[in-house]
Amino acid sequence: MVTNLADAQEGTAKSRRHTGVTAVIEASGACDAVTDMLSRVGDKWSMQVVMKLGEKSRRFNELRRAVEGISQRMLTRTLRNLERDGLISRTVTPTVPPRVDYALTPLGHSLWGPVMRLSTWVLENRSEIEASRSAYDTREI
Amino acid sequence: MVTNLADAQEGTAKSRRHTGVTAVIEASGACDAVTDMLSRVGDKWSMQVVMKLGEKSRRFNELRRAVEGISQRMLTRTLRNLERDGLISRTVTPTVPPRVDYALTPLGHSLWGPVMRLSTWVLENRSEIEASRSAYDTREI
DNA sequence: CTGTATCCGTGGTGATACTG
DNA sequence: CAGTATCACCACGGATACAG
Repeated sequence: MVTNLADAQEGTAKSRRHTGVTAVIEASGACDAVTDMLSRVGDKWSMQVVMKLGEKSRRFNELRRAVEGISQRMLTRTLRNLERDGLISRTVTPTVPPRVDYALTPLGHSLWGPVMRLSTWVLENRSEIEASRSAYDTREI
Repeated sequence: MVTNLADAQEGTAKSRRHTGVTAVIEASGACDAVTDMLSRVGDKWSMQVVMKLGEKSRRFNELRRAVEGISQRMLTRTLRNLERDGLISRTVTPTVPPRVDYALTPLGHSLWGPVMRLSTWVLENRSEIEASRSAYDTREI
């Protein structure tokens, strides 16, 4: 019996509320799509994997060591999600032991620019953010 | 008795793993900070609130109606997090009934650009992403 | 009007063990 | 080597009720 739905859905499609609506590219209708991809970008490991693959194509365990801190399970899930979105490609060489190479697709590469802008913003402003957090946390001890 | 830790922590500081390390702005050390802010940006409501406040300053319920779909609880939590990060300001006018105005800070405004680049990317590429997802989901029925 | 308190389901994440 | 299976923890988000 299945007690954990999250695990049961593992192999299936990720169901982040697709609107299905292709019309209305106007700010309101597309908001779902933007929020949706923002959470892909914002999840714990996706961008770290994309960054590492941005440098060069890598194999599974190579990536596992490169990302540091990621579990095998999470690496697999992250890779599958990115693959599903068309951001990375997965190439299997059926030898023994098997060899699987992951690489950024052109779409994946094109995401790199916008993400870097955001990263740059964070780097430039993180001391201000840290300061704000400290101030917020320490007032009214 | 407290049975739900998440709720118990509600009033306290958000503990998204601060490294505390202010050194090493090099790509590796700052990765945590970037991932951290990426998840703020990627959470379900933050950017929608920032967008709405980008248009103009708003009051609590005004915002509640503007965002659409957000619960009172989530709006409060989102606003508190954004305030803690220094992205929005909260101004209380102690009348009865109380009036609270929220507005973007300069820091909040500066985030708007990078986020828009990413949003634009999503809008430009979302059909390709949708197509990739469909292809992924329908193969090997 | 602007919140807080409480309860609860769902799902994201990690640890560990196992497989081809 | 590159995964899958299983279990368990707890954070996220919604519903509802209550308060200043």
